[in-house]
Amino acid sequence: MQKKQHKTIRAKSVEKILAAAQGEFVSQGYKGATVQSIADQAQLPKANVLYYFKNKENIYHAVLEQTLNMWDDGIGDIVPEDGPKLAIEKFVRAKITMSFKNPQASKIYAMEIIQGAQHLQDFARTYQRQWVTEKAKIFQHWINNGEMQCVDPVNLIFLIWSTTQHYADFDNQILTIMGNSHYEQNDIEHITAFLTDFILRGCGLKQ
Amino acid sequence: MQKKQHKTIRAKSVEKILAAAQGEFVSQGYKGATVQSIADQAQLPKANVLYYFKNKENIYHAVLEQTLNMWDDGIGDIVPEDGPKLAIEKFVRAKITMSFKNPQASKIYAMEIIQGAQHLQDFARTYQRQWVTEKAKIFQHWINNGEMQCVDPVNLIFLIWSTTQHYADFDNQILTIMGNSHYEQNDIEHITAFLTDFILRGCGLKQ
DNA sequence: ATAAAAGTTGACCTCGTGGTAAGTTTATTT
DNA sequence: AAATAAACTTACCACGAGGTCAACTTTTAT
Repeated sequence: MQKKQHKTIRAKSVEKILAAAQGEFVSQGYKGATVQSIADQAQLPKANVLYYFKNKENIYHAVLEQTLNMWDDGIGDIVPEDGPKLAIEKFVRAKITMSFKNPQASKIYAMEIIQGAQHLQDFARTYQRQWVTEKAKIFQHWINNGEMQCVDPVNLIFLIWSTTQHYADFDNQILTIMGNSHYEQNDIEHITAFLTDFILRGCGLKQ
Repeated sequence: MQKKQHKTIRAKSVEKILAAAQGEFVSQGYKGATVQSIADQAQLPKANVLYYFKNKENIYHAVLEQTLNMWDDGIGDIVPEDGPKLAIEKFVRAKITMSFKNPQASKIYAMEIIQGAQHLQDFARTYQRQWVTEKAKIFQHWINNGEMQCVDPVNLIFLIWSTTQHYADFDNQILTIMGNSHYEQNDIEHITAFLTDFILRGCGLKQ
């Protein structure tokens, strides 16, 4: 109770709106999402939503920003000291955890990229580019030292991204095929084991 | 000239509309796509588009159906006779080829799944489920025979799907990071080699 | 206690878009 | 050549959704 009072009304409303907006944008797409529906899910009148965010685009931007921040925070870093095996294990685990913890964020991001990243700022793109080239260098170093198989580092990163995000983005398809309605803790552990195992072996770091 | 005259006017118009619609639905989403814009890109008046397809949803359904058919046709089959190595090679190659040949189709399908497969018929989902369990059995057979590493077949299929489709769905991101505006033949071959190599090694079928 | 700031809301306006109606032109059949 | 069907087109309508506004209430600072 006390804790909540510390939050300003603004912060609480904004939080509710963003949570509602995230779901709405995922299921309906940018244009398909309506401010009214976001308002309903947030249990606020439409005009109130528009009081906190001037317009629909601002809501979407806020959701995107939130998503990108989460991506940054949750991503386990790849550092030379860890060596290839530990680094890859950590990274894969971090990505999978994020995928299962907040699939919506992954979906928002995926849709944005698929549609051509129309709303994504330039800085977000160049930032990623730098991140990839930086980490690729570390992998290349390990390869040169003979610490891991000679696999293209950039494509390795893409492979890890795609395989880990897949379970969030395509959860619908996967759950249908697995015959479940949602992921159990079991599934998550099994998938994590499968992916780390497979990727390590692909990098020549196992058996 | 003669060839074109064989096609009825209807067939030609429908083709133009579907091609235009595919691009429009990818870049704008279902709700964001406008019949007017589809008509413009197809170089037809809006009313003419609605003459061939009763309404927008029908256009989308037609695009989806076309996409699913392509998915079916292009998919290299996995048969026991090939053995694990050849089968996986063939399958990966087939999927990559499709991804680079028609990325739009992959994107449409991806967005549909991400958004919850609201427009996808039940039969399409159960069909996939059957396909996966059937092919998983073949993999399991090879594993039991000691022809390949013990990796979970279903997740292996997911991994192949995700890695191959990734290059189509996220081409925007990937090209930005690679610093190109589009894929060259070189890139495609390099990616194909990387993926087949990595996946085969992951399955214990190399070195 | 009082003023200012922040929050809340129903009513309203405008514009874009899906879809229709009704008619004209072009192709096909007999 | 006439008649029938297919293809095409213009003008229009209805409606949903984004966004504004002004009145009102609550909260916060002095």
